[in-house]
Amino acid sequence: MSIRQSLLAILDQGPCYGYQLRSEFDRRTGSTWPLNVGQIYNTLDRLERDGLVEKANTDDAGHVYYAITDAGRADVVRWLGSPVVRAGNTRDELAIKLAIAVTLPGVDIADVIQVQRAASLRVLQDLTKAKNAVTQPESADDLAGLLIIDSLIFQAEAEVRWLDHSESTLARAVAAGVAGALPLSTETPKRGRPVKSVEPRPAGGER
Amino acid sequence: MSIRQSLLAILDQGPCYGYQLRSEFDRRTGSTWPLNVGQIYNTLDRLERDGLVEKANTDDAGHVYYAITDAGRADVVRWLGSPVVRAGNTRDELAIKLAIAVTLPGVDIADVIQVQRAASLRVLQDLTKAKNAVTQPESADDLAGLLIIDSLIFQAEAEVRWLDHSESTLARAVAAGVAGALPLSTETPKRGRPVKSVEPRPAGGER
DNA sequence: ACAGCCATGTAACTTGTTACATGATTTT
DNA sequence: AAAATCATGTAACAAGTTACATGGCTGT
Repeated sequence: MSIRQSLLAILDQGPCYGYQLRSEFDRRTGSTWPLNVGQIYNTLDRLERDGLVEKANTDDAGHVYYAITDAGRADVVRWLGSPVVRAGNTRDELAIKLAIAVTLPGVDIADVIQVQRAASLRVLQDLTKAKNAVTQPESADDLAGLLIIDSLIFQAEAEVRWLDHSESTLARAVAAGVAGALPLSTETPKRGRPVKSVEPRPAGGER
Repeated sequence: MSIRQSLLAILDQGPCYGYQLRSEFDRRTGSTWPLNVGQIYNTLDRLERDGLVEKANTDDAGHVYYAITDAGRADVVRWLGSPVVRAGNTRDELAIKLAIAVTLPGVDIADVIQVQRAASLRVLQDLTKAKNAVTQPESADDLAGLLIIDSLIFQAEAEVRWLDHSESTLARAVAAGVAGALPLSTETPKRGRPVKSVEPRPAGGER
């Protein structure tokens, strides 16, 4: 959703053609996640389909310009005015992986964590290096690039911290005798309406 | 990719039928991101298509069991043995949004940040409440649920910290006279091979 | 001439997501 | 009988990703 919204927001500044949109996007995001050109045209088609942009003129050079519509402008305002919600919506791949891994028999969780930690740390170091290489921001796109690097750094730091925290949590759990493996639920759930349980577990609650 | 891999990993413990896989997944992830049932069957079809699982027996109750294949087992091992890389791969929606917003004219960045900050803080508080409501973990799935909540908390904290950091970075930039808006690149890039530039900007580098 | 970028576009694909149809079973 | 859950499955779609075809332009 972010690419779509980003392109729309850029188009809010004035009509653009596809290739131009890519360079504008790359420039504004510090070329951290370069965009495949083909994707621009797909996205433009879909934006047009949804009535958020429309084909404008084609100039002598053959550039096909797209212009934002009123509905598109409204969408940009809504986007900028409402927060991004991640928890609750976006599934966190790493969290899921570790959570699943904990419930798996024959998996060395400590090892999984260490491998991840090493990788995250390496990423963090690369990011720090990249940040140090950045000169004082002179323009808004320099600033944007800096923001993105910072974001990745903050996230990577949190990741490492969480991994450390998880490691000790797990060590404590093992010491407390909580098993590291969870077998498949043996009792097949009965069909039909289940007996009203005292335990307030929301759904699928057999254990 | 995480759902697919998670289901495969669960199937590594033994054959399961679709509905069962959902409850297993939900149980192991603390029901944080409940899974739509239909998705299970889609995913199973695709896993079967890729040769990672195969249809096993169907029991008297009509449960259609799927079993993991050797290729599937290898895939699980590979998954658990290799780290998840986020930065570089996954695009961060919030970071992109803010980076784009900084380069947009007529956008009150401080306001965007504040709206986001309030929302993130609310999420953080809800998560903290949820964590406090968790009793001492007794089983591996309790532990997994705790890990996930912790992960979300660490991330949300990092998000708030980054927002604060960005706010002051931007304030400093404004004080230093770096404009808050970035117009569309006026000079249309010439077609054909560009002049060999001294500046080592990787791509699309006009400004 | 050729290399290499600028530029548009299409097709095929991935995972994820939801709405819906269908029916069995069991409790109220 | 009604309601709710268990259970399987299909169809359509969204957003993102990539490979490819095509051609124009320009500097070497």
